[in-house]
Amino acid sequence: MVTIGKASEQSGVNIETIRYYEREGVVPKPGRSAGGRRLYSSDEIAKLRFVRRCRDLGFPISIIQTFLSLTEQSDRSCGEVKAMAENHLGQITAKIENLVRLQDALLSLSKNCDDGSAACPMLDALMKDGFGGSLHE
Amino acid sequence: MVTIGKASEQSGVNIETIRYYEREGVVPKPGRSAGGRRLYSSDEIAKLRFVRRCRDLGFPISIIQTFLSLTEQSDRSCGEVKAMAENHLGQITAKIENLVRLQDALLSLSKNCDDGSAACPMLDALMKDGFGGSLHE
DNA sequence: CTACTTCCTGTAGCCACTACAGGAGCAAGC
DNA sequence: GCTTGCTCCTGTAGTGGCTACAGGAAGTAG
Repeated sequence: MVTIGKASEQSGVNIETIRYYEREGVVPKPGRSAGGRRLYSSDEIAKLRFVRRCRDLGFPISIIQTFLSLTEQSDRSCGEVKAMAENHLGQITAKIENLVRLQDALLSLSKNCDDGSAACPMLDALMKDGFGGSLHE
Repeated sequence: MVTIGKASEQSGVNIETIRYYEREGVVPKPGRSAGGRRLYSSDEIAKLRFVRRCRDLGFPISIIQTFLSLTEQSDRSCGEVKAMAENHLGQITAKIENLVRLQDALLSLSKNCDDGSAACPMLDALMKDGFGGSLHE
């Protein structure tokens, strides 16, 4: 049993974030010492690490809560997990596509911009009426 | 001179967002009608459209404010704009790289997941100690 | 006993909006 | 003139996922 500082080190989750997760009910409330300090078991630390890894993978908290409740069951219902992961993958792919389009737009806009010139073609292009708003997802 | 609804249509900026921009000082406060309604000139609408386009390109509000003050000057100081655009491009590129790495990680995790199986290799992998936390930017 | 570190609670801030609630202005039809 | 229905007004609170305090208490080392 360790206090929050060590739990933070071992899980890679910031102290404030651990308390936030507890407030939000993402992870269960840990036990307390006589003096009122939170005490974490290695199981609870593993849970925090799991949450961090899922966050690193870009999963939203709501999905991670579902994951956590699925890991509680002996029957892990892999199909559900896979479906959620693939849904998430789709979102990531869409994000990448958007960003690439955005990258192209920015590149072509800034390409015309020569250092030292007085008027800026990029700002001009953004101010003019002709430029479409077709960058939405 | 048009009221906020038309200004929203013509600029592509949501009504609530226009009022938010005004509160935050992103765009100057427009004039008002006798009855207290906001009245927008075509110049002000152009400014809103400019802000939207920059937002579509992913620029944060703070940068857009700099852009707006630069467009006010006759000397557009293109070098500054280009530098900021390239900085932003770098950030987009970094984001794309991160997302692609994340995509790979998720793909390889969910690949092992067969529908209908009882235990989920993906959740298992995320719970185990060996899995590194090397997805951070 | 003192100094230092870690921890506690509670609240506010970040970004860029979005979503109300509750009321007022305004145009068209009767 | 009066009603209906639309647009607009202000002000506040919520979103997601934290992060950053302030002000105090607990624990530890010398």
